[in-house]
Amino acid sequence: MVDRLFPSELEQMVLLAILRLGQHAYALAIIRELDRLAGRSVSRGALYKTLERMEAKGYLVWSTEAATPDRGGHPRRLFTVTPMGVEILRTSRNALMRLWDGLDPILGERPA
Amino acid sequence: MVDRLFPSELEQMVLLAILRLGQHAYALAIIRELDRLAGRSVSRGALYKTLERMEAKGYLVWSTEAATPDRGGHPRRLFTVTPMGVEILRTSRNALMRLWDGLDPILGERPA
DNA sequence: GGTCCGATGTCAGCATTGTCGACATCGATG
DNA sequence: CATCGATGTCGACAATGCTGACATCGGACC
Repeated sequence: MVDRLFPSELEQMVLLAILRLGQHAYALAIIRELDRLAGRSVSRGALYKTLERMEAKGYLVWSTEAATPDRGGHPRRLFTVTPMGVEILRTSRNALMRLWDGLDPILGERPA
Repeated sequence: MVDRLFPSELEQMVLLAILRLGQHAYALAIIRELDRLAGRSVSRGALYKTLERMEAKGYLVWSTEAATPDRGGHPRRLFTVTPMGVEILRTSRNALMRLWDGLDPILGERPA
């Protein structure tokens, strides 16, 4: 397995969504967050595959929700980004910042 | 063929490098720019494949360099990002901006 | 109790994207 | 002519992304 320096497009967004959701980062919430904030729609299958791969790479870990499993079906899984996951997000963000730098005339002003 | 809303990780960086290089966006220069600014190394094979795919998608066009072909070998190709390419870059940047928003405490302050 | 529904998770298979390495072209240089 | 450097091409394979169908199980409804 190649040890990539940058997260893929989906990986990056999923990692960010998990960070944003904090204590509430379970799969379906991630899907809704991505859709809401980025207009990025992801099917459950695609998401779970990505989550598994990122777990294998050490970008995140998960725990099954213990408290209040009053919902039916499978127990819910809660995801957490590891320091390694945060690190790769930083690397990626810095690279993009540098590439974007100076291109505002073409890409439009940065919101905020 | 699925009509994706976002560029892939490599596509995005390549598109940005081309914009930065302006009149000088030929393959080897793109590789150097990506390495220099983003620390992203790409082999020629990988780059050409990506360029071909993006041309098929309408993100860019190219022209063979006419003036001063005093170099040996194949004629050099110059790449240009199309309005559609710029548009997808905007979409991507806006989505990331929103996902990053508020995460500075975790990801660190944004340089510039 | 039996049925159906909704929220979860799993999986096989295929499509797209990313990587590498070997090969080809051709002017310049020695 | 032999070699080198800058370019481009290609085939094969690895990694990533996507879809649809199936499985689980508590609640709501009758």
